[in-house]
Amino acid sequence: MRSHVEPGFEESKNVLNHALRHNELITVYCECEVKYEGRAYSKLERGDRIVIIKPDKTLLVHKPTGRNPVNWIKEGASIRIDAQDHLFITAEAINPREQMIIKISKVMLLNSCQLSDEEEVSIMGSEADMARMLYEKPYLISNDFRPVSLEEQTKYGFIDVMGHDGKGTLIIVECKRVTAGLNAVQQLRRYVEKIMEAKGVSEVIGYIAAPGMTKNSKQMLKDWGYKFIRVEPPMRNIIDKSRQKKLKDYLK
Amino acid sequence: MRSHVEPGFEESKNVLNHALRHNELITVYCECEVKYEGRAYSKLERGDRIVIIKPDKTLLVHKPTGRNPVNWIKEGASIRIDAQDHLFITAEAINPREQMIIKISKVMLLNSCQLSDEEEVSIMGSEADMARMLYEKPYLISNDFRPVSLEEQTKYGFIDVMGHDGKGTLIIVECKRVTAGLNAVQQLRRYVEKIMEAKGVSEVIGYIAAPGMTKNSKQMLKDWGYKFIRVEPPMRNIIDKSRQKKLKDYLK
DNA sequence: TACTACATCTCGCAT
DNA sequence: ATGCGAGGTGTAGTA
Repeated sequence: MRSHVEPGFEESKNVLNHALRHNELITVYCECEVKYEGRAYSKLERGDRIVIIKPDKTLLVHKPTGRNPVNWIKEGASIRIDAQDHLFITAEAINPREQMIIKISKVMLLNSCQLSDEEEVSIMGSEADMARMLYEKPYLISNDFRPVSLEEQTKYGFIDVMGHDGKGTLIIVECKRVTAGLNAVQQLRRYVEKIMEAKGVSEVIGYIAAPGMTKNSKQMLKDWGYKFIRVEPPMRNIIDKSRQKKLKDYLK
Repeated sequence: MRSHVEPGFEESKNVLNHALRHNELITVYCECEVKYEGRAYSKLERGDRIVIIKPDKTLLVHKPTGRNPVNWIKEGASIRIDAQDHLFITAEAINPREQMIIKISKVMLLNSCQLSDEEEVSIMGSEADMARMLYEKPYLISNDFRPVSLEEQTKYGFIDVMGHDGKGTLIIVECKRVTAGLNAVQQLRRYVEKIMEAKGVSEVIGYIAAPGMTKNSKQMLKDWGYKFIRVEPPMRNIIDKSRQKKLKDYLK
């Protein structure tokens, strides 16, 4: 159930429609221009790109550079093919209403194939993993930190780790897996203020736990009386050069 | 300068190396598993995906669903191909140190082609466009708003629109092209406080200009004495259904 | 659905 | 290089 052609527009249209009906993953190497209207407006003049249509009707247009698609419509697009003096791929979405038109002047390669993928990626080293680590190793924050809750969605915000010290004073920890900036400090401030208000207490201790902080945010933290604890996210930089040689062993 | 093969691992390796040397854009439909170590750690068990290697040595692994790659290494990766009992694509980056290994158990399609694209996308309807609109149509904020500066990077932050009212009181406007949330209000607060401190004034008027605000952020805004002005970003929702029929005219 | 915050965010811009 | 914020952000999780 796969196809490779290098066709005229009418033939391309037929191949595309067949692949669309069969929910194949389609890639088109082509010369095209692209217009988008919806959440904004964009125009991309003629050049070589690849167009990807996924089985879930995600549509991507990729330039030959960069990680991100230059244009896209999210899953569930309704896609129409027209062959005239050019080959047109039109994608539409509702909520929000969006429209993309790809005007193809040359098809270099057209491929499609049925793909089956049941697996989901598992990731370690997220902020949640970091919060969990602090919950399990509270001494990383301070010797008398007693964590009570984890990743708690309160009315006042999503608090990474919460607990108290030996004297019962509330402690709120905001984790960042990368260098913390002004935003992180403001987030912490919001949580602390809201909790003080809600619990009717005058003192809450606030921590930023992160591998680092920017200069300004450190100043802000100091101004507002919060504290910074340097913590590396778990599983960071575990690359082991020695293992690279044993490629066969590497992937179990 | 294009190729299509459906080869064994050794042949695939040769084709890939040739394409890599010639900076072609490569797509591989394959059954594979993927391991990533670097800024985090991830593992993706065996399934069908497409692997894309761009001329700038961006590496993407896409599942059959979703807009984003499930695994990736940004431009400039050093890529190595190994053919053994499996076909391996190894990508490495430095700063930060990252490594990705794709272990391919089946190659369904392998394509490469030289692409030439000089054009960059142009977008209208950004936040900057919105700020510009408010600068040019200050009455959208209030009848006596006198804008003075636009998109100004101050020491205290990046202030979208700044000016004063008829009585000379400073006005700061924070624009959001989508529904404003808690973050937007805190941003505004930070700017207002910093400006008050810097100018030594006790009153600065703060505005959020956005198509909408979330409930909590509206409350926060009220609590802190700021104001909300409903403004749609320019070029929003200009899709004209009637034009769709005239496809040929649509793209100039 | 609305709201909130993370992300291997990416990307551009300014210092 | 670092800092900062936008993004057509996307995505997951929760009320």
